[in-house]
Amino acid sequence: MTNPLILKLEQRDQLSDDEKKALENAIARIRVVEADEDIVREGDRPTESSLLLDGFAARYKIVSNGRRQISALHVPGDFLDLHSFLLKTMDHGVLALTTCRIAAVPHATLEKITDEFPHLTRMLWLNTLIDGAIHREWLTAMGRLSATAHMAHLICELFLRLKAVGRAEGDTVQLPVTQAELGDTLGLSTVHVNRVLQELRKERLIRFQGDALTILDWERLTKVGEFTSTYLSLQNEDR
Amino acid sequence: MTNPLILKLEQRDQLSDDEKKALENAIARIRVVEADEDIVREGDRPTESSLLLDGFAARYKIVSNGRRQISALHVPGDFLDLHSFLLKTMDHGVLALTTCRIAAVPHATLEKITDEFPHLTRMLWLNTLIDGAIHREWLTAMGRLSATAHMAHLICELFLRLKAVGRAEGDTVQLPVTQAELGDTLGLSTVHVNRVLQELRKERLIRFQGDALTILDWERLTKVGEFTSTYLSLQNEDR
DNA sequence: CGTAGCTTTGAACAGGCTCAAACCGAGTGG
DNA sequence: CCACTCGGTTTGAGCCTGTTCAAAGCTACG
Repeated sequence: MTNPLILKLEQRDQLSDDEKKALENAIARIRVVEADEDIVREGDRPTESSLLLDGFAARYKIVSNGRRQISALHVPGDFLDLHSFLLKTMDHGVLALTTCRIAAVPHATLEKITDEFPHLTRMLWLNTLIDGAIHREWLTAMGRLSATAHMAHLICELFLRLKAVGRAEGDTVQLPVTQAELGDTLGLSTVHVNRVLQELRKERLIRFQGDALTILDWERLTKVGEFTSTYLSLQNEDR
Repeated sequence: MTNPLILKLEQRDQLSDDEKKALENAIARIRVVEADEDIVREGDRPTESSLLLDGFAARYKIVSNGRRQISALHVPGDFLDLHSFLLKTMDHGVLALTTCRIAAVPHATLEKITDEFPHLTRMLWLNTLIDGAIHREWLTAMGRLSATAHMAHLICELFLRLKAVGRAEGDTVQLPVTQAELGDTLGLSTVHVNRVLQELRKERLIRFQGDALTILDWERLTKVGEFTSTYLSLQNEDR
């Protein structure tokens, strides 16, 4: 299967053959991390960045009373800690939500890319900028939307992101994420996540049984979640 | 006065004279924006990025019922929309909270920098990565801290960021931000912001009269806000 | 001296939380 | 093949943090 990162980047701009080759060659090794294991820990100073090839992962922080906040949910094609290339010290941990297949890209290789491939460098930079745009969107949803709207918003986003890397079958995606994990993502309690999901089901906006999430009414779901996809930068442009 | 962006970047890594000159030369013009005016609007496709030389600015989004969420507060030396260089379309507006002096850096010049100055490119990239780290921290504070802790956290952050660009006098900084704006930043109502500030004052953690914010007890304030500064990347390292 | 914008106060209300227990389904061992 | 266990989901009831609405108090400025 082709590298899902290339799939992701090519959706935003053309990549030359040399650039694609450079990306493929950047992968030093591939490893598998089991569900519920840490991929990177807060405070680590990685010498390579992890690219998620398969599976689901989450960035998270723990606060004093043991509560957890998830600041990013990752799907195949996402870099989990590309920012550690320049930030050096991890300000959060990264957790495997399912079994994950992960490609390691050495920081030394990334540095070489920035020396030799300006456009590819911009594309990697773009990748981290999209992370930032998602963070801003989450901040807005968290601060100013109701729990139900926030959940609807997250579902819209995940559906589009999964679709963009070819992980949707029609209106259905596999979303192997527990209600507790959703709660930690949205800043809600597990109990309330459950009630909110029931509401979305009752309104016939989604079906969500087991891991299978089906969008029943995209139109209304985006309306409830006040969702527009601009921030995901799904447009192909010269960058 | 020297360019506060250079001050900011030199705190994180050495810059060569050529790099500094390239940064200085990147400024095409300087303009002044009055308080409460938009610097960039959501949906805009800027051809230059705005560097804040003086004043305070905020990134914000408006949601359907007219409520506003501020996703970033900016101090001198911050790029307000460096990300528009690669994201192309603004996913949020940027507002001047006070009179702002702003340097315009054309995207064409940024592209040239990425072609010719790999290390400077990494430093600009780093700049956007720090924005992202702050977003994550805010997400955590918003989702999992009490209103009081969240406010304490924000105050700690702003104090350090202002200090880092030489805008602190001892334990005091000028923070010309209204309680309504703080509310939109923290995702709280203005009324509650007021009560939370009173609590921090009563606890003798801060003084905040007019625009002057004084830290009375840094130790306890960081404890209340569960604040550690790692995410601000204030360390000088090879990047 | 008046006004406009910001801060402060009070009181009722509500959205989401906590605690506790039941339920459910898939895998596991006897 | 059935009982058991474990992780996750669902339900109920009371509570608490932060909201809303409305009005009064400040303060800087013209």
